[in-house]
Amino acid sequence: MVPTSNSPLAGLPDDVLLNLDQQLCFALYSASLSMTKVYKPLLAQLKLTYPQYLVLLVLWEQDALTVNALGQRLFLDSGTLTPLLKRLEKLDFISKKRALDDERRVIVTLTSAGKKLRDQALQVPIQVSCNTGCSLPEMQSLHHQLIKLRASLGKH
Amino acid sequence: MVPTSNSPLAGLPDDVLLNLDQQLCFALYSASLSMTKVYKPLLAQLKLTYPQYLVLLVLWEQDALTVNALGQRLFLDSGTLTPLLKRLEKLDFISKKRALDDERRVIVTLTSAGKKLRDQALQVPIQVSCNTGCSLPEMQSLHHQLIKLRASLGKH
DNA sequence: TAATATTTAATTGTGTGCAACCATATAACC
DNA sequence: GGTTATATGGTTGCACACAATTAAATATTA
Repeated sequence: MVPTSNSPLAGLPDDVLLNLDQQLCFALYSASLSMTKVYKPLLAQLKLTYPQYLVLLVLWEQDALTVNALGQRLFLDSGTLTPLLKRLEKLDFISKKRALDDERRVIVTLTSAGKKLRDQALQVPIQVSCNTGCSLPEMQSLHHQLIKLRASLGKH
Repeated sequence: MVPTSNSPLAGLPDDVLLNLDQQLCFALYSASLSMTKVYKPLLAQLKLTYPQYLVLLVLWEQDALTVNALGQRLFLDSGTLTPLLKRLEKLDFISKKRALDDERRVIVTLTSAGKKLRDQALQVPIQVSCNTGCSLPEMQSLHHQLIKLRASLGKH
């Protein structure tokens, strides 16, 4: 249990503390779900779900990563990634093989179809940015604050 | 397909467009998951999951709502809420009954145990706010931007 | 009033997200 | 060499999220 005397919320009345529309967590949660809903139809054209798209973003930057390395980059664990990677493999966007030097590790590699998909994916962030209702500086400000928040939350 | 000539991202180079660490969507997604992870152990003490907690926040504000009304408030649909509400009913935090005037509607009502839980829940946002690493003005700024973003995304 | 449309919740199926546990492989130590 | 500890990925079980469909009740209209 953390001491709560230095809470930014200390002293606020009960009805404010538990008011849904004043919860940062809910604004975050519902905005994230709304964002995924905007991506969904765009990614469906590439036969991808949103988390699958994130995996490919990582691999397009750096190919041939272990499951663990992917998980660290995306803040996801193997229980999430293993079935997701199976589906990407079935779609022939990635392939998996054991590392030669350490057979516990599974190396995930893009197939040629997976590499080619990047060209189509370029349109996705462009399309989405038109739906955010934010200017570039607004997006950058929000982005910066979210990364700071994620870092703070991740320490606990 | 939306015209993309007025995209805030128009003209940016490929490697920036698809760079994971520059995606607002990923900052949002990963920050939201991090937030849920902070709530998880606190809510476990109340035998609640995070979405169940959100449902109770709504009911503590206004009791006796239909499934549809809960869904509108939380941006969730009945496919999510129906099984969730069953679990809350099994925990004896809510009860369900058909509306007398329109038997299609299911009215969700807090039980006495559900009402009592609010006292314990008051500590949850206090605890969490200590982990955000944000001051109250920072939290409010972020909160405001997220709600604006959610509204823009929801229109599409 | 009978037929049709609409509203509402439940159901089903797919795909995450994650904790807990397990199996295996490597490393470290004696 | 043999024992133990650690690292890594897989498996299982539970709980969302949501699209698509179904079923039932109500409202509307011909």
